[in-house]
Amino acid sequence: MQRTDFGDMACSIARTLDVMGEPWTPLVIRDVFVGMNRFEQIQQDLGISRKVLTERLNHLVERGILERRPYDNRPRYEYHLTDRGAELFDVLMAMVGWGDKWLAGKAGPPVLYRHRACGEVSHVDPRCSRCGEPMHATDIDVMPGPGAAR
Amino acid sequence: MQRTDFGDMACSIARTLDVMGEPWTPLVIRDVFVGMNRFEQIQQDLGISRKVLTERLNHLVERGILERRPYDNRPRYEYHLTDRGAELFDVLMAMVGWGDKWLAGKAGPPVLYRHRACGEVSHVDPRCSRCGEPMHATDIDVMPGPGAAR
DNA sequence: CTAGCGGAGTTCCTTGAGGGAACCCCGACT
DNA sequence: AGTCGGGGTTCCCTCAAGGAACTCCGCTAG
Repeated sequence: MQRTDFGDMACSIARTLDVMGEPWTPLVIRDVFVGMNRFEQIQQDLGISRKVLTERLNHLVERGILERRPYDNRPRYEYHLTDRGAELFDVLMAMVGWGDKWLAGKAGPPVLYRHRACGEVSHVDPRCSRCGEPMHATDIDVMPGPGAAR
Repeated sequence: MQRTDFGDMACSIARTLDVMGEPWTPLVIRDVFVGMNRFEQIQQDLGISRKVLTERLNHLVERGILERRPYDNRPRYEYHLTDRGAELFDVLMAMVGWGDKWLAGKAGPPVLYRHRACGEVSHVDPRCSRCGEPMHATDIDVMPGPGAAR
């Protein structure tokens, strides 16, 4: 398919896609996050082809999103999120927020997320890191930054 | 390639991916957001194949993310974000946050985002919609919701 | 000791999506 | 009448996703 490489673009969206933008990858990260750490579990849960799963897991390990740990003295491995991997989950939570709002229908959200700090079922609310007010597309101006392209 | 359909899964991440998970789609949305509303502009900016761009634009219009507007009495069209499309940008901002933090390197972020409400260059901070405290992967418990699978 | 099992891949074949270039349509200008 | 330019459509080629079969290798049961 000779897919275009997004990693070289001067855009953090493109670069992030280079890490987690391939089909299945976000779902693999979700599975690992909810405690499905082994190859067979993930493969059966998603119904993904074993070949593609191997590829995705290796890619994520290479990029430092997942860590591969032996869990037996047999050659058995578990995959766990690294710190940067866990932070990627912020992106998935944003997807959950949008999907719950626009695609869940009247059945309601398929999965609930409880915020441990306050104990409430909740969702993420993107806020400005400076002033703490809501920060959405319509509240934003875009400007070139220091790492902008040549 | 007979890609698996994510839209039917009982998971808001998968459903959101069904809308914006294909290659190029997030970058198309970004381009439209920053004011590149026409086919030729987007095609040249991204270097995407015209065929794929047509497909992606149609898909996004069908899903109600983009709106196709004539802008001349010639057959010319512009694409604009709908409300639900603009809200999808929350997901892209989460990608920007992660990419800026982990992939920008010492050159710094390629693009800056200014929060119009406070005037500061900033980034999004995911917070709990209930208590307002930070909400990350490590602060969350996952539970089945009303729309869970069969 | 051999047979079988189960986790974790690897190999191989088929199908179809992405890349890329060429082509088409159509209203407007010259 | 000819050309331009936006917005696609068509065609061919390559390579990635699906899916099934196969491999490897330590453990365990007979």
